[in-house]
Amino acid sequence: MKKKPTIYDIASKLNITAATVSRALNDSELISKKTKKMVLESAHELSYFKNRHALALKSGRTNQIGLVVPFINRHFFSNIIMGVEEELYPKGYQVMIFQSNESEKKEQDVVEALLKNQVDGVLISVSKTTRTKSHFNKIIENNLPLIFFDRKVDVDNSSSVETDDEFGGKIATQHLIDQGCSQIAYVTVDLNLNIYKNRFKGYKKALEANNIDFNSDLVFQANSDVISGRKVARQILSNDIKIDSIFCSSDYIALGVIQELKDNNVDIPGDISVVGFSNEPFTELLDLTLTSIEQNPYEIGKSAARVFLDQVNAKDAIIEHAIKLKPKLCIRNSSMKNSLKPH
Amino acid sequence: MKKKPTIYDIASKLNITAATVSRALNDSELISKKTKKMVLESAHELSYFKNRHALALKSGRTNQIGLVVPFINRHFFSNIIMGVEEELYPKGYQVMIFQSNESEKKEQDVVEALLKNQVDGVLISVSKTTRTKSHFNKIIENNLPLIFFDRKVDVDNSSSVETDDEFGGKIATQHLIDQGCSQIAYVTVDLNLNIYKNRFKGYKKALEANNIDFNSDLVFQANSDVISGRKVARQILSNDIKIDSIFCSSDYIALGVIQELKDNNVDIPGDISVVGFSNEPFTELLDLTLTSIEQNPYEIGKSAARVFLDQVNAKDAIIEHAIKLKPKLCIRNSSMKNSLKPH
DNA sequence: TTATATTGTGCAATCCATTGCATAATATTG
DNA sequence: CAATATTATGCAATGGATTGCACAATATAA
Repeated sequence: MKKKPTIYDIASKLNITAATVSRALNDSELISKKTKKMVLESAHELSYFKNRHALALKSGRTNQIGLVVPFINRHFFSNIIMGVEEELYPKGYQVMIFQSNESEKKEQDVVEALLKNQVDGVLISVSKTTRTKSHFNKIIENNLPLIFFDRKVDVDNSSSVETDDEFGGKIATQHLIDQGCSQIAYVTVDLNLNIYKNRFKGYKKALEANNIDFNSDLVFQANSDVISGRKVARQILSNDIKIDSIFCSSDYIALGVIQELKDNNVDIPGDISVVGFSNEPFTELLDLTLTSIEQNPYEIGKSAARVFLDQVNAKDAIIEHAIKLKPKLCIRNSSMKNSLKPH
Repeated sequence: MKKKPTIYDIASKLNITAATVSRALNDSELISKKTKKMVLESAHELSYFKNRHALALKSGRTNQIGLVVPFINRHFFSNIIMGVEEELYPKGYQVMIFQSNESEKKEQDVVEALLKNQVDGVLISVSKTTRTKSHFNKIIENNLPLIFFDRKVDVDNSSSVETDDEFGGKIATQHLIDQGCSQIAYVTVDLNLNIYKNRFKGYKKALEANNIDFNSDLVFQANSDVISGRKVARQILSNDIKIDSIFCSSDYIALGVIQELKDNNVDIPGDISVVGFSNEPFTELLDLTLTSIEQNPYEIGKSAARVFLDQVNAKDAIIEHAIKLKPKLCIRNSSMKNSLKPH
């Protein structure tokens, strides 16, 4: 197990001091071109590279950032991670990925761990169960860039990158209206969460813009899963609620709705059009492909990473970004009334 | 921005030296109980914690391990990551996640980066395009545990954790036979890859065990995607090949097959039963749920992590593990001939 | 009580790179 | 050529924790 070369090895080989080598490697203008060249060649020859930990110890900066997501094995979040890495890796940053498991306690622990690691910044999507924010303030107190993505909390001097959920809700609803629908049911998840609140807002705005009266009887509450979707559909059928379409704020709900409706011989989209939200991978794999709203997590990740870079490069200046990315409507068969369906 | 406390802060507060503090914190038997207690209390009071980078610099060990996957946003791999983290996080290890993007060059770069980081070990699922192994040897030369998971390469002193693909191929085929099938088509992906080679082997073994002649006309080659699956199905239909079932070595292929067969009014599973491989999340979301083989990536991750722990704790002793985890058959509607289907 | 053993602490070097200050080497100017 | 300005390098401390060796403090035995 050969030892890794250090600047001292280069120095002694060239009969100069480590200080000179260090300056040469950092392209200091104090060092003559001749010496720089010697050092660089020698470094390459020994396949020398700087010891990250020595650097971190000396400078307090690690070139590592902390990335916290509720779960890594979700299509949405893993694609965000992809985006972040894509943007930060070329700049020499390493991304330390952590999961909060939607637990506030774990989230606090993880932030603690990140601070111990002396990361240069934190990108985080807040756990659903988080109610306090002292752990976020700690990050700010340490003078580190803090960027929320997808789910944010109000913290001074932090930035955020989100989907424009209201816009998403609006275009989904507008799409249904464009298909001739007017009795549009809406299925929401926990309205305490901003993302759902905003989707709902978009739904109402679209109705309003088209002079369709909002009818609270058409609004249903569910969890974000297939079973809940089925339940809602059953409720609609058994109460004989008259609708021509359903906009679900989750693809899983939409799938449950479709399954239940089909089981009851309702024609989709003929009788009822269905639209989901998030554009989960399965939406295009179904027999009846599902119209949905694409949030482009990859771009969210890239954007959050860019905000981070902005903040570190700004040094003292406090920059607060609040970015909203427009989601995109992906039209598929579940919503296309009276028209040729793509195969 | 307050400075982080060090052992020197504790030392001066207690009028002792940093050496004593260090020993006390490490519970050295050289230190009196009284002093230990003082130090521990003081450390807690200042909310002191060790500086990872100072430790790494001194010891050469970082308590970080490198985890390399082709893509992080795949259900299979992200669940492996979950397993690894679950096992290693409580032991004080941090997991640095990297992607190779199925590129040999990127994989080499990533391994290089890991070595620069002085990780304490590497867990890797080899990129499909990797043909050389000098980067793996470098890991071994650095005396670091190297554990392959899912996809391995033959490297001395390394360990591996894999799915028992042959077993998976066997139980899938046996299941079809148990349903009364005997004309079982097989769709494989690149036979140069071990995982597919072994699944194929399992298929043949099962046939043999049931005295069914292997018929190479029933073996098809495809890429692991829906389109390829459709193509295979079309080929079977247009050539009027007589089969009663198809075992696809990928769920995506199976899905394509199902779609094409349905489009041609073939009854599944009545006329033809279909089985996939990998138990992708979508398999249970389909109208016709897909029977598949669950590889339990979470367990693969945990197992790989445990092997790593074994290796680091073994110090000098060279331990080579070669673990094969049994996959599990998940029976769903696509394969259940003549029987009650689960709803 | 003195000599010896035992136990608890301190000193200082080490891991590797950076950087303020001092100084040597060279170039410029009078 | 002497004197000053430039330029290039070296010295040594720093960041935080560890550890071999020396030594002080205490306990035990004679």
